[in-house]
Amino acid sequence: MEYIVQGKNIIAHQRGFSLKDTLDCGQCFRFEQDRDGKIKGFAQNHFLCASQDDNQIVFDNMEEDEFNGFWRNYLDFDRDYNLIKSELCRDEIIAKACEYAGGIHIVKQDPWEALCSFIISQNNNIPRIKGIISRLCEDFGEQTEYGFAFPSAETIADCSVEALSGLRAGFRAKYILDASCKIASGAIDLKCIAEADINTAREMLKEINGVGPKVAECALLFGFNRLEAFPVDVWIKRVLEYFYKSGVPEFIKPYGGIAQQFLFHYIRTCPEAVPEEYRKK
DNA sequence: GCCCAGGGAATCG
DNA sequence: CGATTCCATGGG
Repeated sequence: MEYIVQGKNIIAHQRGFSLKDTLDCGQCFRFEQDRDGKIKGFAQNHFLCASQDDNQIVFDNMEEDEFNGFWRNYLDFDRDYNLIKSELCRDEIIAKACEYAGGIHIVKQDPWEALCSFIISQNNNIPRIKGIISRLCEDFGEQTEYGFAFPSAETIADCSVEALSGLRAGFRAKYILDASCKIASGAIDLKCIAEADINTAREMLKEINGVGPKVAECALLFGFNRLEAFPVDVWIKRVLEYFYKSGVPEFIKPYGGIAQQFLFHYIRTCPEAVPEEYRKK
C-alpha cells in the first residue's frame, strides 16, 4: 500500500478497489455520496470525506495518523484482494459477480457497531436500516465536529425500550436493548468472541435475543473480520437457488464472505445478473 | 393498498 | 426435528 500526503489530504493508491461500492454495498450503513460526488460518513467516531479517481483514493482533510491508525485498517488496504480474487474467480459465477462488484473490500467495523447494525437489519430494507441507525446515533451517540458517533452498548443499556421508541425500530428495539445489556453487564464478551473459534463465536452471539444465524454471521464477517463467515439472507438464497443448486464450491470457503459480498451486490443491483422473476421472488 | 425487506422467536404438528 | 405465523415500520 502506497500513499502520499498532499497538503491537508492523503492520496492512497489501491488497485482494483472501489470506495463507493465498498461503502454502499450494504455492509455498513453510515455513508452517503454527497451532491459533490464525495463520500461522507462515520465509522465509530471517525469521520470520512473521500473520493476516488481511478486507483487513487483522496481522503480530504486527513491527518496521517488518522489514516494509518484507522482508515487504512478499516478499509482493509493491506490485504491483497487481487490475489484472493484470482482464486475466487476460478468459479465462473463468482467471476461474473467479481467483474461487476470486485472492487468491494470487507470493512473492519467495530464489533459492537456491526452487531447492533445487523440486529436492526433483520426483516428490513437498507434505506430504512440507515434511517434507524442514523436516529440511534443522533439520539444516543456523542456529538463530534462533523456529526454523531455510534453510541456505546453501555449508553444504550441505561435506556428503557420506551426511550428507544423514537428510533421507530419496531420489534427490534427490545433486541437492541437486550444486546446492549448483555454486553454492558459482561454476560457477552466481544473480546472473547473475537478470540473464539468460529462455531463457538456463533453460539455466543446467538445468546442475544434477536440474534439468529444470519445476524451472527454478519457480525462475524463485518465486525470480527471472519472472512469465512457466509451470511445467507433472502438475496443470497436466490443466488444459491439459481446458481448453486448443488452447493458452492469448497475452495471458496476460506474467503466465502468476500465471495458472498460480491454475489450480494451483484444480484441486488446488476439488472443482468438473473432473470427479472428471480429478483422479485 | 399491496408486497416486501441483509430474520428471529414462538408456536404447532 | 421442520413448517408456519407473528412481529413494526415504511420504501417502492
